[in-house]
Amino acid sequence: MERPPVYGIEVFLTIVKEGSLRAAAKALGVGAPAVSHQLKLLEEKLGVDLMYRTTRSIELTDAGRVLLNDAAPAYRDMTYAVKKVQQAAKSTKGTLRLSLSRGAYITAIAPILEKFQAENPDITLDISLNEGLVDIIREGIHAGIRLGDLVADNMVAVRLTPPLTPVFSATPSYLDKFGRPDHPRDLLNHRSIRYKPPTANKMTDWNFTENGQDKTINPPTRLVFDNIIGVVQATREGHGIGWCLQATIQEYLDKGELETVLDSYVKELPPFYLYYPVQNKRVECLRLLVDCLVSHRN
Amino acid sequence: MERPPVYGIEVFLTIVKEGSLRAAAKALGVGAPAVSHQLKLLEEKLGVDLMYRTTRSIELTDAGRVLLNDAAPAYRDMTYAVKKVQQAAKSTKGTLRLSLSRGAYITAIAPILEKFQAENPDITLDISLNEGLVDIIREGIHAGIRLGDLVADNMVAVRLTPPLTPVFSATPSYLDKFGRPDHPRDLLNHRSIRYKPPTANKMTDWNFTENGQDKTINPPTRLVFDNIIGVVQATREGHGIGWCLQATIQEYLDKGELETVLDSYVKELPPFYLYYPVQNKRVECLRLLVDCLVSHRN
DNA sequence: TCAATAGTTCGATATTATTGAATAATGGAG
DNA sequence: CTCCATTATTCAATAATATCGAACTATTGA
Repeated sequence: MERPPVYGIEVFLTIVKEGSLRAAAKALGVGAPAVSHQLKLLEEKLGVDLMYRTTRSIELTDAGRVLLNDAAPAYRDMTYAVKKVQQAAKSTKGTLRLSLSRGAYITAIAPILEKFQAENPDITLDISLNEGLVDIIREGIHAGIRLGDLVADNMVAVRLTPPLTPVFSATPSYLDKFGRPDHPRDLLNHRSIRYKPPTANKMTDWNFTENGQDKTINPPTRLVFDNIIGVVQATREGHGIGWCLQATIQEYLDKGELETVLDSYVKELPPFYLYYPVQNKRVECLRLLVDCLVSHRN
Repeated sequence: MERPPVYGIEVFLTIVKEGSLRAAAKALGVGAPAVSHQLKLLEEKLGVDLMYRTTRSIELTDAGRVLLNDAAPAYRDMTYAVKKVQQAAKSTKGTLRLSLSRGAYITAIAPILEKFQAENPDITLDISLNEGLVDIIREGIHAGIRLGDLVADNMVAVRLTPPLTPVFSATPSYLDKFGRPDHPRDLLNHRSIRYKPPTANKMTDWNFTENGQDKTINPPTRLVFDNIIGVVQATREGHGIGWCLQATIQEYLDKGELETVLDSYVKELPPFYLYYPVQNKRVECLRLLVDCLVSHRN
């Protein structure tokens, strides 16, 4: 025999448990002939008879007793395993592993973090911060957050924010020295501090919009970071004009440490999206997080 | 869920074990679509997805990992249980429980006992000696031996001996004193030593045959035993004419201690039959015993 | 001995599983 | 970067299994 005839065993164990074939039939929700047939089938497959049966009573044969002893616990374990899986899926306890960039953390997660933790005391958020794209399946991560909804179509994408406003900024002293650009083409006379995603092998383009038309300007560059924090740091140190999300440097803008330029030419970025494999659609913890994020969005 | 969807789990575990859906299909001996379908069905029943799947690889979800951890051992145990049952049935080791009368033991078992034990060193014979009929199923006994083939039709009956010859016997001194009967009717002037089976509530009739016609004679009786040994003992003590199987008193006949009478009127008894529930037909130990008994019969 | 009950048989039917061919999607090789 | 080999999936048709209902058989207790 290759595969154990598990359905037959199921029926067999039920008969033993219920004490009679008819009772087993009722317990299984089928008719008596079905049970009778299944038992016979099992015996045929095993090559041994399992029960002495008269019309009035049933009694185990030696083989039946052996099967009962060994298969019953195994079957019970299997039932238990199934239950556990179902409960685990519906549970509001556990760890939710997320992968997101620093910008996504600041923009999307930080604002709801306290509320979420308060509402879901049994959920641990295991947040992996990194700028590049990661294979969230291979890394065992439940969900990621990234810009844009261009995700593989076996992924579910949930918009978390409105379209984002990036800013070009520099220190007032830098701008005093080199001048405040009025038009994107003015940037060609400036030093730019650029960002290159760790996964890409080229810098992110600087895109502008003028009268509904998009333009790309790549000003002279002597500083490139694969990390937005590096870009911000260098910008604050007055090394040139840097690009980042407005939220990232809001505090420095408020304090007057940094100043934005070319605001009217800035091209909006796509919003942040949370994305996760369709397979995680029914993970209750994740559903709770999505609920929280979406309700905050509105 | 009432019953665990075990077939689905079977498929799931195979996929994990084989590493891909196609490999699992080959291992299970079915096509790939079947496996795909079964997996999906299982996920539907559980209400959770178990695997992230791309066309190139599969990866377990959290739920899948839980199921694997818990169900795999249970499934292995189940496979093992089935194997054990089959091996136990085919095994030539073990205990064979028999129920038989003393006469059956002497006539049928004793002559083959040594040979059988020598040929089957791993089989223990657990012999329960009693004269009455026992419910061999309820007593957990594999087979019984009794006179005649009038057994329930869910029993298998195997003839072990030729028809048996009973004898009427007494001591020579008794016969010298009371005369040797020439015809059954002469018994009415004798003392009879009778046998009453423990299960019956009347003595066994003394039957004779004359010119192809059967007759029953019940001579005066002042001694009744529910045990053939008792009958023999009393006969040897000269209390009257006793009835028993010839084999039982062969040694006394040889020594001249006892003498038979009315030999030409004796009616043959049906042979000894071994009988057992059809359910034991495939118990290997029993098959070996039957083989040994039958080969000795010829 | 009879009535009640429990298991079985049998043919018909309903349900499930599987197939085969077409389609879609992934990841590595050139 | 594109193509190709490989893999999963879909869908409809078919095969295989399981179940049902009714008639039947056999056992047990009244």
